[in-house]
Amino acid sequence: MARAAGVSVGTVSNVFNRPDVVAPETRDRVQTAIDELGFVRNGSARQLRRGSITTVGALLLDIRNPFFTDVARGVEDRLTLDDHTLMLASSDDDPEREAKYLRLFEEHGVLGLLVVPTSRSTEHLVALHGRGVPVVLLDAPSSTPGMSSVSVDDVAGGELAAAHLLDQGFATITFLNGPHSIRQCEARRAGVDRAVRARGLDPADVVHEVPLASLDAVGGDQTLGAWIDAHGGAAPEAIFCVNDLVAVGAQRCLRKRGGNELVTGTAIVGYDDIDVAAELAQPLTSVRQPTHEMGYEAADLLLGRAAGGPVRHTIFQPELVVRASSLRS
Amino acid sequence: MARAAGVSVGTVSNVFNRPDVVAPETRDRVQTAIDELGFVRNGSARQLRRGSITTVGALLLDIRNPFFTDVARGVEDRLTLDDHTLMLASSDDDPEREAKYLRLFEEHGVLGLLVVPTSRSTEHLVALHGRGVPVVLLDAPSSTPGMSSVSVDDVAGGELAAAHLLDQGFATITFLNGPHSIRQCEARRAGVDRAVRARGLDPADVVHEVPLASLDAVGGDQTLGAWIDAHGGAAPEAIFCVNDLVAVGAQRCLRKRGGNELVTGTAIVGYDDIDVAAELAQPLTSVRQPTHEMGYEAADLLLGRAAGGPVRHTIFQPELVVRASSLRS
DNA sequence: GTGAAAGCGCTAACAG
DNA sequence: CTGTTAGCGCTTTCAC
Repeated sequence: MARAAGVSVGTVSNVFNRPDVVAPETRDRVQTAIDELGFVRNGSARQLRRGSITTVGALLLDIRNPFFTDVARGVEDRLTLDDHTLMLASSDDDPEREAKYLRLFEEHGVLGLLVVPTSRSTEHLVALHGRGVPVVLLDAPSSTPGMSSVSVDDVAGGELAAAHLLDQGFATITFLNGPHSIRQCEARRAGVDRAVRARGLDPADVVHEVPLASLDAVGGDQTLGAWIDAHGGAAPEAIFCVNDLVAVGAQRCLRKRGGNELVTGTAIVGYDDIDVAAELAQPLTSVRQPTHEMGYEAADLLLGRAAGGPVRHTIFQPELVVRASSLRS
Repeated sequence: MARAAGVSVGTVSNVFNRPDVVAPETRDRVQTAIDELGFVRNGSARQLRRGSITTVGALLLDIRNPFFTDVARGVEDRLTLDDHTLMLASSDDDPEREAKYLRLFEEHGVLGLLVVPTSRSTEHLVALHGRGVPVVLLDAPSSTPGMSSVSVDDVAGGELAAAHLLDQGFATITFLNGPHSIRQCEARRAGVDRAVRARGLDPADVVHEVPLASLDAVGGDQTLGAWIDAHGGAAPEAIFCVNDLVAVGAQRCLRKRGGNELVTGTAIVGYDDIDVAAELAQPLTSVRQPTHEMGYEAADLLLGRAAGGPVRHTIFQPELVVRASSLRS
């Protein structure tokens, strides 16, 4: 900065960091210069010298999924309390992108990281955490000592959904699911099986799992469409979608193919209970996850850890919200 | 790093930055040490020394609005081509938060910034831009020399929506709008008025603007509810919502109060054409904005600017997508 | 092909 | 109260 403001660098630094220690008139003079020149301290140099920082990074799977943005909102709300800031990035469930962003966040010395891990490889995360960057897993339980986590019991969620459909009297469940390499997908499937077995049935007879091309509306639409084509144009009687976006896509598919009757005649259960679930053509039965609280809790754990607090694993319980889409017509 | 890997710092640096200049065996030895120690270069020091960086920052208004996340997606898709990375933050239309994040991004020396400005104060932005951080305005036209922008003709959008409702034969339009301090809100209102005048009518007679508490579903629900209460329980004949989330809230309000008949009996037009608009109970007529392209174009302009390219102002045209919600029943 | 050394801009300790 | 100064960890000449 124009040290030509008449003072030394140390004084300018003091004006920024300990204004009270500078004589009022000097402070004013410096401040004026700062304003006039639009001087902004170099964050890199600053951080290089100090080490600490107030930014928290969050790495989500998909920025367009309301589930994640709701969680992010919870994170922000907690961070704001302590005047910390949040930077988001989305990995798209691509381990390479994940690694890239983790490195980036680490290089920039974030205070800590909230991560929804891609697939299952938590190796980089463990390493990262070992290197002293506090990491809190989001939407995934942690098995690494010292690493806190916030998750939802996905097995229970899958069970809730399947039990509901079975209780409605459906004999089969078509499960539009993602790859089992994604923990949530695998766990929800396990829950489905548990519900089936609890009724003395065999999952092999009852559950027809169909792998999704992508975990969004387009994926749901296409995947269900292909299924219907492969089954002589008949739609499944009951569908469980691994998330609400997929369910929206499934409804879209049914509407395109058979109009509203087909939509109302097919039972659908989604997952996440996104904001618009209740407003859909067929109000969607869904498994609700406490998104905002998850984010809030995760941020809380992270700040706690960064301050030397305890490790904790919070597991939230999902909840079934029944609406018209799954009721026998 | 354990320079005790047997070499000097300079060599380690070379291994990272110009591997070809290091003897293969030395390189391997260093690489092994790097892997074993999980060494990560200090980004702050690195950037302090080099100046440049590959991260682009984007400051959006609301991370939970699909409009913005779709735009963000377009940004990411463009940045990925050049191997740049994106960091997001959301200002919540709070100038203070905006300023905070702008400073943060600047301090960390981002390559450039994509900003959806809050309210109208582009002052900090101009200053920032003047200081050499390329800024591209998103969803707002720029009047600052040297600053590119990507926006959509909101006046045309408002006109499209209002013209459609008037053409359907409605005599009045209830416009659930945000504060005019938000440029988009003001512009859409201007468009509405233009459509009204074009038909030889007086906006004062035709348009009833109701200010929203918040620009989301909760805001739409509450605001419309209050309006209905204030009008003896009667719903408006035709509603124009400043965005689709608000429209979803309006439908929710109508459903709560009068069931589906009330929803189907009230014309609603939204704005943004979010992904689920077609899947709602009343498929929503909406003004579509080319979100993905906007983001892509903005990122493209930014990278172009950063490389000394030209200033450009891209203005996209909105498009009306007619669905059941606005058709006379 | 590798090492030594000079800063990048800042903060914090210390002198004055 | 203010100035001086020593690094923070890295990249980058410049010798060797």
